[in-house]
Amino acid sequence: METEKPFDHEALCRSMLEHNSETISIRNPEIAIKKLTVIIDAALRLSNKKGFQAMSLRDLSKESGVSMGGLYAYFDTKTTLLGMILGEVTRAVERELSNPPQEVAQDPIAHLNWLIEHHIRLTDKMSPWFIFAFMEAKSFPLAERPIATQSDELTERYFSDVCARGHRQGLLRPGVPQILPMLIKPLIQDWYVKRPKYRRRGISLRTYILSVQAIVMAAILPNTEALAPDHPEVFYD
Amino acid sequence: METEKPFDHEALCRSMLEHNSETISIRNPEIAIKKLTVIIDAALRLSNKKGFQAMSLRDLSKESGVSMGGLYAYFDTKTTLLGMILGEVTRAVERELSNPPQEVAQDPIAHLNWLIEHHIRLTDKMSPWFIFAFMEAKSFPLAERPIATQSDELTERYFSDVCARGHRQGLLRPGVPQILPMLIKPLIQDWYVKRPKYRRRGISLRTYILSVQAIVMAAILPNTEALAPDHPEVFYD
DNA sequence: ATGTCAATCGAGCGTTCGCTCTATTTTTGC
DNA sequence: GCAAAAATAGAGCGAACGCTCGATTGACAT
Repeated sequence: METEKPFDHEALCRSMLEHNSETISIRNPEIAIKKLTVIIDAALRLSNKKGFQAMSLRDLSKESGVSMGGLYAYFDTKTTLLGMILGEVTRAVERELSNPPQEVAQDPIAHLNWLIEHHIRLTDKMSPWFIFAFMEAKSFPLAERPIATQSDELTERYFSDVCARGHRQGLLRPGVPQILPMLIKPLIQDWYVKRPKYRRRGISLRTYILSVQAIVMAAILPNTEALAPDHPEVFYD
Repeated sequence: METEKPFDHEALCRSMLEHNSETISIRNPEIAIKKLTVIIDAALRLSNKKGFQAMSLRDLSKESGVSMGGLYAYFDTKTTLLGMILGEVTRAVERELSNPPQEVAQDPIAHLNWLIEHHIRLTDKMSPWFIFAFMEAKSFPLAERPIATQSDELTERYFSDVCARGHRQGLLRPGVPQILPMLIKPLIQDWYVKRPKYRRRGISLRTYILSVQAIVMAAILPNTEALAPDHPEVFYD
């Protein structure tokens, strides 16, 4: 059984509070974190159901149990609320993926597999957040659009760097498509974007991770033996 | 140079008119098609810039040059307009991908490569439509949500069927991930979803198609020689 | 008890939304 | 050339929007 509860929701809101202290007018941090958690929780629930634009602040007020005025103690604009959530997603990616264990960091192939596994696990634990980021990044006003896309670019840089390193060390087969690092992200995203589909077909998180790793390895390794044959449940029959 | 003009925009709107004749109150088909083309063109432009929800009908009126009352001669509800566009995307996929040439249909591997190539080319020619479908399918009211997701499911069935056929004929390596057919769609989508990125890096449509085919082939074929080595521009150095 | 200030509330403001409806212009059939 | 019909325009309607702000409550130091 995979985790069902949201990932350390309160800790994320604590970080959120720290990074937005100037727009949040509540003094008492304990109160602020608790209430922020309730608000963000409701915001993710409503947004992922009907879209951020379609979620009115009256909806959010009713769903969270916080009054209109109360909401505006935590953000000065609906767009600010959007940005707060997106920013927290970016921070989570950076926190979880920028420091691989040392034994992994030395081997580009192991590093790549580690990135794939931990990125998928992170998005699984924080799936409402990532679904939100995936769906709503575009509705950010053009002026501040970079904030919305920086998480995407950060992820891709991780994959590009490790592929380039593997290539330099001669570990990759000649003829690996140049754009492969760009395509790992969409492979990973499908887990949370189309999660109901995978649940319906009884595909576990573990199976998904192994499958994505297998596909990427098949694309970059010189021989095909590297396809994890010790996990038979991943494959046909 | 790739095609820059939208793909037979008027023909798509003609089909649209035929399939929505009961909600369109204009009698003269010539007038209807011409004006519908203008309206849909403007709707795609605005939606893909700010999102469908954020596009007001006054925006659409101004951008298309058609008055408020005029717009409502072509749809009775904003949601109907959304559905008209999504329906046309589904029809295009079905029309273009359901009839492969006979020599291709007999060989599952060739068929799969044909599907990948033609799906990417179709989404390239109709990119504003597919971007729209990708971004706005979720904002369809829950009651009629199936209309929004059926294009996705149709595409996946094409890939699943041909993979299953290849597997039955023993053409695939044992150990091909069961979920591979589901992951081809996201690989294909990245071309139009993140099109500016690929343009910025000078990656051509042809290169993209060959790369996706190479990745999929590497994942399913018994040996790796099948990686198109006769297209050196696809690969690292 | 009382004064202080942080926290909370929700009615109200101005604006914009989706949509309608009548008046007007353009096209058509004879 | 002129009714009848089709096509178009845009002001107007009620509702809902993002957001504000004065009133009210609660917690705590003195």
